[in-house]
Amino acid sequence: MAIPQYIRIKDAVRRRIEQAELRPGDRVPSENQLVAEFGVSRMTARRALLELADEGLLQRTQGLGSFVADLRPLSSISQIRNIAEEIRQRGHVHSCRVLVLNALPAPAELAAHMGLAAGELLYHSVLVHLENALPLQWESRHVTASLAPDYLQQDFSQTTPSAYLSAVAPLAEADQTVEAVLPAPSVADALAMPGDQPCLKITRRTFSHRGVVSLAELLHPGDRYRLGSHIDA
Amino acid sequence: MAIPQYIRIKDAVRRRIEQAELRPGDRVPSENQLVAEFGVSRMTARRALLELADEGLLQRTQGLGSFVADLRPLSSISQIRNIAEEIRQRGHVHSCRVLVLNALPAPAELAAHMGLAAGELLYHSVLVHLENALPLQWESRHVTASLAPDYLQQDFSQTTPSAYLSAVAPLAEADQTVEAVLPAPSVADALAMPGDQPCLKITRRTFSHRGVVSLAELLHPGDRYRLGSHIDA
DNA sequence: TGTCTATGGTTGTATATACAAACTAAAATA
DNA sequence: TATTTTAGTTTGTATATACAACCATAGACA
Repeated sequence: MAIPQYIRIKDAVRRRIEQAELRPGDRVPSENQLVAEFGVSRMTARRALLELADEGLLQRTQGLGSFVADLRPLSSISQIRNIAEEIRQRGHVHSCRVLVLNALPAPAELAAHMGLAAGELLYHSVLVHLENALPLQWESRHVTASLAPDYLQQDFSQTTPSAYLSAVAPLAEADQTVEAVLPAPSVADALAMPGDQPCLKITRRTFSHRGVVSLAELLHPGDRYRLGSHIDA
Repeated sequence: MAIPQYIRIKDAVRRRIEQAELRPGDRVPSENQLVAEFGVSRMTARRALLELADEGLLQRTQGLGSFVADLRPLSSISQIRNIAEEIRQRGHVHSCRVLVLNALPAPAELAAHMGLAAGELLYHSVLVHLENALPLQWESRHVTASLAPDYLQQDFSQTTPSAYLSAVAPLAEADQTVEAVLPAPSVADALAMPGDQPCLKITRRTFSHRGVVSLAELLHPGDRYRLGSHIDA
């Protein structure tokens, strides 16, 4: 069973919405209609509709039916920063050292964090980005191999992973967390900083339409990097 | 059927987590154990666990079990959050200690940073916000006196500065930077954390239509706080 | 005409069952 | 001893069924 049935039903309904075949306010097929259409049990059809409702695409009312919700307002203030571009915009020289580049089966914890099956093939790269020869970012990235098959063949001293990935698996969405940590000794070493000084750590997951593309851990020396954002009320 | 069974099970599991009977990383009862304990079918017990996982309280892995997730809170980077509200939304108790509350003429550097004339009157407050009696944020704030004349009369153990300010000088926009720093000894002391552990530092300027309202420095213990954001492409 | 009552359709809750997939750990094997 | 196999547990997917709760409408009734 390659693709679960409920996923197939979700995709079918989502497509009808995205192609404007079903418009906001329209009623989508009821659970029983999907049962007839897809030849599944009601619980399976139900699951598809429930998950779509959970994603905000549908609005369900007991006794009435399921309806296409109003389109989500898009409000993205922050943006994904490409470290190389950022450095060049400052008029400085960006360079990059590749420390690790290999493949491995996904360990359980990582797989869970990325929403993958444990054991699925991952590529792993560890790089250090330098601004005018001074280390600015340590980047450890795990990439879903099936979504970026040529990852290991890239020359990351020329193209950044984020640039390559956005070419082969276009960015659909991303989430990230920011925290303050102490660097592991090897990281402090790679960043040419004392081990007792803080780092800004960004953990970023990027998604294409086909799933999680990569999970990156980005560490910056606390005294060389700041994140900025602007908010309009 | 007043209260659905799956809600009862969710509440029971949630209670054990909130009362620290189950701690982050611990395994929660399996679906079959809940079946035995509550006398329900597996699908019902399963639903309870799935919804808790959906809420971020649990982490489930096929073949392994369900585990209490890391409870470190996630705050949104892209919207101004009131720390008190944030804590209450987690169902925890917010309290606040006032360390400093006074007035001073703006020093040159600060005036420049706020876009004011040097010597203009500022109010200054230093507070510590606690979540369940554990310090979560050290807040040092300089306020343009002319835009919030009653600042010194506020009882900040009841209302947060940010809530008061947004009432008297509605927020038009804001900018902020995020960095990782080591806390000054007095700050580490106020936050009940070791002085050699990193802090997440947010420097935030808020603007009303009449100009810069306040400049705030917010410091969080690195191991108790994360900032999160989501980006749609 | 206006109100009340079925009636059918829809989602919500719940059970019982079956097999697949993934992980752990113990037992069997080389 | 080291490796492979096996068994057991746990979560994932899927079906079939039953009844409850809710809604709209058509039809019965006053």
